Amino acid sequence: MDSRSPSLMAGVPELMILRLLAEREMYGYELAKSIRVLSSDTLSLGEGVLYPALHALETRKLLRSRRDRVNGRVRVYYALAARGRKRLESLTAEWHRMAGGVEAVLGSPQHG
Amino acid sequence: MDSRSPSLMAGVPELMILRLLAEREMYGYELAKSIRVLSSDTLSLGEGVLYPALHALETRKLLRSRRDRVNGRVRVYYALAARGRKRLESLTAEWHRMAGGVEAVLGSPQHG
DNA sequence: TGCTATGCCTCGTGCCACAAGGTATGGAGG
DNA sequence: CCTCCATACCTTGTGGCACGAGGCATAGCA
Repeated sequence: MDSRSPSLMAGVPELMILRLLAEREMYGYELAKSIRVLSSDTLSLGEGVLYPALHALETRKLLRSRRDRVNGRVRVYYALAARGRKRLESLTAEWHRMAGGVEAVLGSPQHG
Repeated sequence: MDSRSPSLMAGVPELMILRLLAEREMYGYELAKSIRVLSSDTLSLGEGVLYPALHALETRKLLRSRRDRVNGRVRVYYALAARGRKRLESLTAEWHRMAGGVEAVLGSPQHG
């Protein structure tokens, strides 16, 4: 019933990925789990969001990737490139700006 | 250079509109201005976002509209319907949840 | 022999922000 | 009178992007 949700998630996957990779190299599955854990299950990136995002980020040269085989399973490790670090800074700033604006409107007159 | 911005604005226009109309009846142009002022120019809804959003919200019965003529100019005043108020509550909750999750990830280990 | 967890991937759908463009009135200044 | 700006509404097209559903393969456990 009125499940129409505008998602509110636009740009968030990119921001979360860049932020985590700023700490250390990680692979896709690991990223997805980390985001769930760190956000206390508030955020959850489906694989249909995560992998295309990673590929796009690499195409745009914000990430570099490296394939590795662990216990017979293939993992693709991603690391932040220089451009990715800059992008993280500007995206983070933009996020705080925007979130601040939203909070300002949400908590304005409060009751006429 | 790399102007590719994932917008981060998804769902925000709907939330802002519902929030302002919870205070009082307003017309489109007035809504756009109020959002700019309240957010200290951080948020700005273009008309290409605002008007389609208002029409969609009315179609979904979250808003009611009323036409009025003031100083020879036509204004369309919008008011929050009951469903709109409920929607505002759930969207606001969802916003806080999501924003909290993002902040949690942004400010996690901080340096390994 | 399943089942679950791990680990990667793609395709299709549809929402929605955004820019650009269009119409019209009223008032102020040259 | 004509121009410019603010007010006030609108639509159309484009493209980004989240999301669900689906598919493939290996390892380990019951």
